[in-house]
Amino acid sequence: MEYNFNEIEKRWQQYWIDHQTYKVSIDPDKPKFYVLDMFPYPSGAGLHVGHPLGYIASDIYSRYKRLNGFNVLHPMGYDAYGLPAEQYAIQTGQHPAITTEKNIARYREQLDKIGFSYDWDREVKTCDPDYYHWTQWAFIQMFNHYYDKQADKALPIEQLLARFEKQGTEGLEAAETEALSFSAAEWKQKSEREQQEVLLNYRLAYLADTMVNWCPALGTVLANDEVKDGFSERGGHPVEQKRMRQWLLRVSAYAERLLKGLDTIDWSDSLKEIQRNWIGRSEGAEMNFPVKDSEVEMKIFTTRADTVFGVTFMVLAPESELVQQLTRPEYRAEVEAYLEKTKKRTERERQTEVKKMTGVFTGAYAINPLSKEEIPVWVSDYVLAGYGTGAIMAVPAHDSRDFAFARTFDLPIPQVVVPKGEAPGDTSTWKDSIDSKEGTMINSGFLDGLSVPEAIERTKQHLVETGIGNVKVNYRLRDAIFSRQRYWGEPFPVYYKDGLPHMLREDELPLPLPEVDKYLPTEKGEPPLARAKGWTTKEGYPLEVNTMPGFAGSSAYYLRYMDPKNSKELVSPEANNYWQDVDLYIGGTEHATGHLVYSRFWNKFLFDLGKVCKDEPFKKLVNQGMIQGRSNFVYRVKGSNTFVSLNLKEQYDTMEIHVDVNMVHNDVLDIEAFRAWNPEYKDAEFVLEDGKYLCGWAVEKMSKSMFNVVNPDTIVAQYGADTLRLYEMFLGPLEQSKPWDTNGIDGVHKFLRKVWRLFVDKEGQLVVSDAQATAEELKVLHRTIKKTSDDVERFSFNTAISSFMICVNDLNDLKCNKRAILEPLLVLLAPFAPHLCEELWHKLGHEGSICDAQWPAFNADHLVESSIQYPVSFNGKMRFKLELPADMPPAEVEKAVLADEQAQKWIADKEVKKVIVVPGKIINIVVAG
RNA sequence: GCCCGGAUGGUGGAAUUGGUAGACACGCAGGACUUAAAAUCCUGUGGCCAUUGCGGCUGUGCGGGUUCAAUUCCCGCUCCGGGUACCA
Repeated sequence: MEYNFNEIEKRWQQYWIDHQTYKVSIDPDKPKFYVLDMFPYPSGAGLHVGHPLGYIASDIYSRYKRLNGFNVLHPMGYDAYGLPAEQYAIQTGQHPAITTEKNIARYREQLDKIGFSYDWDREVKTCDPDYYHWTQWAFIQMFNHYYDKQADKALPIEQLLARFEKQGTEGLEAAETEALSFSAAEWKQKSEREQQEVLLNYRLAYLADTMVNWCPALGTVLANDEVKDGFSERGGHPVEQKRMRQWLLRVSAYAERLLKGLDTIDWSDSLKEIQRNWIGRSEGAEMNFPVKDSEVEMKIFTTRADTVFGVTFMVLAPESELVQQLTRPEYRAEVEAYLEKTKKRTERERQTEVKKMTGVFTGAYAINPLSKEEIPVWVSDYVLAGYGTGAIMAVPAHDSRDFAFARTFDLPIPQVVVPKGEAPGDTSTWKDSIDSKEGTMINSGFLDGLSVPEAIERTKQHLVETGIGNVKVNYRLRDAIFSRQRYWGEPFPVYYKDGLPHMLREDELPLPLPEVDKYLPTEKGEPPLARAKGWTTKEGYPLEVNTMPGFAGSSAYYLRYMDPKNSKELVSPEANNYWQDVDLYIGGTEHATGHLVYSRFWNKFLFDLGKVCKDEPFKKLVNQGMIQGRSNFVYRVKGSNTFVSLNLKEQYDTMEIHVDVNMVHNDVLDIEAFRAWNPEYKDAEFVLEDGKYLCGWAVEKMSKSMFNVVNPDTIVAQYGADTLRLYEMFLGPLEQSKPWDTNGIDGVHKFLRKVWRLFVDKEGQLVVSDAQATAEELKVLHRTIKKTSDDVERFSFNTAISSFMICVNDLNDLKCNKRAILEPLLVLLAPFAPHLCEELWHKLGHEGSICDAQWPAFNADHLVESSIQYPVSFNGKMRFKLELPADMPPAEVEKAVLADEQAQKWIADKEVKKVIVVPGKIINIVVAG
């Protein structure tokens, strides 16, 4: 009987459902292990073959851990809110909930066919009120907390209120939008409204007027990580800067902890590096520059305080408040014109015109606090309002932007750092600024002669002592804009009273998403929720009309899986204390600066509240590589309906046409399928080579338009789920990106058939014997146990599969069909090919699932060799092999090898300079002459 | 521009701490079985030279270096992929 994967897979998938094989619950007698996949957004296109790559890897690891005695939590769910369903709703009027449910059903169907060990009782959907209840709840908590830098954690806003009552801002160190200073008396004199405005300056979820990334085509704002090169990541629409009142999350309060936490978690270096860059910590100094004939001081941030003697001008960001204060009347018109002009420039233009410097002089002069020189103050959009203080000191000789600006407006460029081993140069001949990270200070007063690091320290010291400035750490990480002007998202648990935001009570949650007549903004330009009838509290106060962004629902889903049905809290302390954190998280790098920052922030906040027991949510994270598409081409002779095979195309004038890869096998075109594909090709003629039509190929993005999308269902129907699982893993290292290439899938399928035939003969009879295993057979088995255990531990699934193949080939050669060998082998293979192994496991007479078997123990005794085939090298080149006893001491080995006649041939009349013997490894003979 | 990662046969890839380069698989070529095909099995397969046998030379993107020994370590470069970008 042949290996009938269709029947086998159907049978065991049903068995697993019937026996609740993958249901898990808290079991204090077993160690826990939590394996998590990044949950998918259920798109209308369904899963393609790239999606399950990570799921298969995590599934193998989950099953492996279970076989090793762990209680494994391995859940799955859906990131169900998102733009595509809403865009579809706008076009068709179909409620996004319906679209989403349909897509989820399709995803589920596809996932089920692959044989995953998910506990579906724990499924979460972010659009489910029982789920977003806790998203809304967390938002309320953030609104009700502020970040205290002394305690280095979030504290209740009541504590801040009490403090203001008692001592105002005196001694307060808190994360804030802007630095405020008032006494207790001043606080008490403030009106309720004023007090609330002040509190928004501290709340971790707060309303503020900010410059946002406005995408007119989508009709909404976007977070920084949702914008790529001035275009929206979804849809590729242009994005512009706009000032709007929005909800924000004070992620920046956690910048330092987010950075430090990276050192405690097992993530890839590249991913950590991306996060470090995104957080962008830079240590520097804040310095105050007095302004001539003015009370105003310009505060600037610099990481290179040592170059202060090289400053020849100051630059303000156009949005800086100082622009109005400093601009001299006679320059006002010019400055206004410039501000007007820059406002019109989109983010996109600012980025593409990097080289072109624009700016305007304000007429004001600042005074260099160290050199006492007067220096002109300019305005230019190359300075960003959002970073540092929105004002800079320009050091044109050593900063390329400042240099370009100085050249454009003909400002002086004095050199203050001389690189090691060079003489001071003539800056008027320079094409660009010169690097100044290393070198010696010149033209810098009391800093002259010092090295750069010394000068930085000395200047900082000087600033602090004289009160001119202070040492300061800046972060690039911005607060996350949390409002979206969309329908299909979580409603905010917020209402407005006299224009001030208030939170719903916790017992009023969840606040369900209302129905609307259209999924479009109102005529007044308000978000879709403004269309909802009765969108007010019981008392009649209007509810917030914005909704939350995509990352809201994905920021704590891993916690909800621990206790998905709890209606009283996000996760019970019992469940959280047992499951703790995610031991292994598998997903793509594309979430490096979005989800993986926000969920770490969210988790740290909940940790501060004592709601979760771990500061970092994801202990180990493995990035799976992207699966690219592999397109196939046919070559049409221009102006005809004739197609020529790949290697003949040079003889004709042809054009390349994409063909659906699903009708190409091993680059050979299925001509009948091609003719049926499109009426245009019905009567196509073919010029073949060797009787076949060979297609060309290229690696491209996997997309419908390239006809290179391969669905897992197709592969499952053709080869079975076990083959798909094996092949996805066999393709190469998990972390590496690679094109999906079905060439080669026959190899793993053949392997599974070979496994089948070790157990079952042609008549379908079990041929397993109870005879005792030989030493040789045991060696094969234990070599495989060792190799596959090591490989699974380090996520090297492709090499694990190779070693299975070697093992099965060896057992075939040995004609081994002994239970003592085959049964442990089956357990090893079960995480990879669960259906086949379950079938054979039961054929062997077992009652329960192979999932509850025990991973075979490795016994090194079986691998001990009495002799070793030493490779013998001459000057590092391997020449022949020599079998010697394994325990022969190196001196004996040397003697033996020199006495060998093959060695003599190679030595001939040359002089033996040295013999290196690495016991058990290699012999190298160094000869000269 | 800056920061990461990568480059090995016709193809995907292996070589875990510097120790036999090319495991395993695809493809290809030849053969066995078969009326035939499919399936299965066997043999060969980096390149060049020699193939009468032994073999020999060369080879991990390029150029140097360290070492008895380098795909692996160091220096310089080329190309490819990813991240990021007026972040002071």
